[in-house]
Amino acid sequence: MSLTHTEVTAELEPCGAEGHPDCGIRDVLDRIGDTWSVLVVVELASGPRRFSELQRAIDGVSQRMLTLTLRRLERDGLLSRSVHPSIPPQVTYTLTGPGRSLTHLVKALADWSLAHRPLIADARAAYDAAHPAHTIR
Amino acid sequence: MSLTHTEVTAELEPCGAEGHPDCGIRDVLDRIGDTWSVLVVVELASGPRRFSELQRAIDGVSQRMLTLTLRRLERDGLLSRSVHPSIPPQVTYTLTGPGRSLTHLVKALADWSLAHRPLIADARAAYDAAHPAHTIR
DNA sequence: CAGTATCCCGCTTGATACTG
DNA sequence: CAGTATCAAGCGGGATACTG
Repeated sequence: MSLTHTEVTAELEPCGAEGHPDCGIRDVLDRIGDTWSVLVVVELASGPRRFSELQRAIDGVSQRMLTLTLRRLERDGLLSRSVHPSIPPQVTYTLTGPGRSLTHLVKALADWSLAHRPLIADARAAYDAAHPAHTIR
Repeated sequence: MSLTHTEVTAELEPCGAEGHPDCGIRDVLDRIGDTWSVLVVVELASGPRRFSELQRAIDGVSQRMLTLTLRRLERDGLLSRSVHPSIPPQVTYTLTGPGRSLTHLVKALADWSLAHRPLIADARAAYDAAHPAHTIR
């Protein structure tokens, strides 16, 4: 059942060109391509979290960026925000249906990355060795 | 065989946190999360292309950004650059094995986007209606 | 606790001009 | 044709301070 040595390239419609329909790729990337969105999704994949829990779980995120990221994901309907009125206030974030479906995509991203990381590292090392002091990087 | 109404969230290891291993998600996004890389990959998915063909196919890309994008993808071993010495010069770009495997990921991105675009559009409209003149957007 | 409000910096991108 | 070089702009993101 192996497809080794056959053409396994996915059939992708051309897009981004003038006459072609928008394939939607830029759409997703505009949504999750930023620094923090995926990390929030990953964290929420294992269950609802409070604001402070997210901030502790996601290393390096600032209060400002966590707020902005959560707002954007909420606006797109990928997570829901529920306020439990109390003192101090308590706010919980939960992935919605669409948000949970995103976790599969993120899983695919992570899998691909882990599978190809060594190869890419080697390729980089080779390139950098062959092109000393080049402008790229 | 349907899994409807069950938990279909992908099991994702927490990552980005302190004690946790790097799940690699940021890695992929740093590689293809930029404005032009995926579009180049999509275009090359249907076969080798010359520099000028890519520039015509990808609407809006500048000479500078196309060069930078191609160099980065080449450095990571996702495409190969072959120069046919002639006047005028002729340079062809081709996806490598790892590069072709990327097309599957990109396909998944496009599929997810197309499937959820209407829902997300509705969610946005609803949010914007409920939060008039908010800072987000 | 869970934000909002400012200020500011750097990196990515864009525009333009030049070349083997 | 396929680049490189240079300059300028815009936006994402960080640091800090303040509040219901």
